Amino acid sequence: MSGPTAGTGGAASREELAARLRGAGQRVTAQRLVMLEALRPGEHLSADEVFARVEPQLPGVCRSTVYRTLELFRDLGLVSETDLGGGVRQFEPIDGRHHHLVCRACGDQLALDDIVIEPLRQAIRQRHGFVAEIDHLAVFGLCVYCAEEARAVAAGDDR
Amino acid sequence: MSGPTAGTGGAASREELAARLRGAGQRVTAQRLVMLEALRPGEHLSADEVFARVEPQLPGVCRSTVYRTLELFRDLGLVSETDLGGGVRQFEPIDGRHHHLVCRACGDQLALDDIVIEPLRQAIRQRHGFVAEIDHLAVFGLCVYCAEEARAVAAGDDR
DNA sequence: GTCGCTTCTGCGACAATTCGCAGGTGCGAG
DNA sequence: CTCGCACCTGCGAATTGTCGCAGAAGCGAC
Repeated sequence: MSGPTAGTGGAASREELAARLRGAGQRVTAQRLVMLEALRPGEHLSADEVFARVEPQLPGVCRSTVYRTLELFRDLGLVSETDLGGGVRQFEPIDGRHHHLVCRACGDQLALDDIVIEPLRQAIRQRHGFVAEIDHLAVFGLCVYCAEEARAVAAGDDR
Repeated sequence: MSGPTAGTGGAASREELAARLRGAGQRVTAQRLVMLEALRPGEHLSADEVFARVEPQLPGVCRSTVYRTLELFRDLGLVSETDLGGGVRQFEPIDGRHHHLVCRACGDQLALDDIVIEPLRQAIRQRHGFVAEIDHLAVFGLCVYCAEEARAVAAGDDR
């Protein structure tokens, strides 16, 4: 994928990021601009994958910087950080909010629409005045099939 | 606390755990019994703290075992695993469900009652048949004060 | 009580993430 | 344009968490 990265093709432009950083009293650096462009909506990337992707353009960049910048972006609300349970955290630019249901038994993943989360956000807001940033939630549990199986086992039907 | 650990004093007794393990086709071992007793309701412990606590009673126990057993307990629904954002996961026996609101700006933590979460659990159940195990959720965001401050800054009131 | 199968555990290696520090650099002040 | 401070970055080391394997141990069968 070495095609022309061509122009301003992206949801978040360099200038938007620069403005965002300035507004937060942060500095605009090459590392941050490159890292922002390495992230594309709809892709879940591990910190290591981000590292691999930006390294060619940032000779000598180290993992610490990747982690720190990702953390910064997250605090700025630009990317979401999610633990899907595989020992590696996933990062993704926030485009549209979406969530996951992860089955603890079979590992299957289902998509969960943000509509289901919105009421929770509002309830928290009303009760505590707390502004919840739930952009990419992973809910663990049992899927329909595994839940039924577990129920059968619990009932003593051990086969 | 080297006092008499005296008898059956605890929410989960050894026998309950033994039965639970057997029911799930798991084996009852000394490590598991000791680890269960090391966890006390209301305390958030890191894996390392659990390790330190059980080591005196289990000479030669290693970290892998602690992690594996904690994972097992979690899958059995005995303990909850939560990332409070400090780079270390916290474990706690599930006594009553409770949750946390963690402010990204000032680090303050508020308690969140399970009543607020229950509707979400039901919505997920109805929509997807998925049984969500939300026992100890950490919701990140901005507390009342920091949210107001952020609003002021965003409005250009940069002081 | 003994045997044997299967599951657990300890161990060591490895991968993922965080931390402290010294030097480099953005950016506002003058 | 230059100066200087504070923030960023790269580096290396320390932590935290995961994995595969060989031996130990639990538990049901006999």
